[in-house]
Amino acid sequence: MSDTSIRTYSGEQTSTTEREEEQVDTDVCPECGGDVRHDAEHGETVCADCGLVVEEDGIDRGPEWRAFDSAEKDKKSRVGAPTTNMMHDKGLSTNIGWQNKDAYGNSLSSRQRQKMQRLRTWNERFRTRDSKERNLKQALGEIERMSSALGLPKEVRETASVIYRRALNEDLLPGRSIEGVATAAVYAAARQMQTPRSIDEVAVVSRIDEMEFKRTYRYIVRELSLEVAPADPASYVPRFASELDLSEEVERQARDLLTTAQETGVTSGKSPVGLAAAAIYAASLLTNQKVTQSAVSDVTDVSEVTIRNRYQELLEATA
DNA sequence: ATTCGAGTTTCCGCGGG
DNA sequence: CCCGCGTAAACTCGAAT
Repeated sequence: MSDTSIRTYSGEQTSTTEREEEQVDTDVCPECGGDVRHDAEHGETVCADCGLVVEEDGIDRGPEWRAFDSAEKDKKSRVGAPTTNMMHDKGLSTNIGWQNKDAYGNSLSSRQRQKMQRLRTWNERFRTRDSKERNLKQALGEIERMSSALGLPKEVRETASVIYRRALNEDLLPGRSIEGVATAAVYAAARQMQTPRSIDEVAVVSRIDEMEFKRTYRYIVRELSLEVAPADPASYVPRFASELDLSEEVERQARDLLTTAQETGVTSGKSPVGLAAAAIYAASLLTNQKVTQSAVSDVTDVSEVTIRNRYQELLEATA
């Protein structure tokens, strides 16, 4: 195996030991072949593929010094996403001509032709990888923006990054907008992390329209066969309760209503958000801290009608 | 690819504080 | 008038020939 020659693309180190070290250092994830990426934009290390590896491997986010080193690097190399994109492009996108001629126009020997073929292959690999990198960078920015707008915890952002990364690796992006997939990733991640946001809430902070968002979300879930369980209505309760300035008691009451309702099976097939909204309303009545249906409707984005229908059912289930 | 069913929303109308 | 309530028609989404 003396294909040290293919390393000529970078023109630097050619010793075998250097190469091995580089293998480790370029952060190619053994699991999915994707590369691990340190995003220093917000001072945190987002390792998309390592997120997956964590499951089997425990913690493997890479040593501190590497994150730091990368942070330094990033800080230096960019001041905004566009600049980074430019730099990436400028630095790496090179094309190797298809003609098997050397600089003088002479034909190459067959051995050299083979070598050139290898070079083209590798060059192409790096080039496309780089385009994906740029794509990812922008997407991560979007994910970050939406997550913080929605007040989602850090784990959600990481999960969303993992999802996006997977979508990218499986070539799910062509024909779909980065925004759309990023939005879908955030939504899915929020649900997986038990801190769901309703479709409407996510749609508000997204730059794409709701219809495309839903379409993309379904597509992503199907293609990546993501396991995203139906949201637990109770997980909406605390947030809604606090937005309505309701007491702990109401919150607890709402939970009770939901659990008993779930036991009697009346909740199946109903939208979790609607149930949560109804539970809040019903609980507010039971505890004599009434809020109006329209108030609940406002903060939950559930129509008053649905609240009416559900809360009756909830009360029946308790009786 | 169209149609069907369940859930949900929109719209409107009614009565009571 | 606003709040709660009910209804019918329209819409959305996922499933099934």
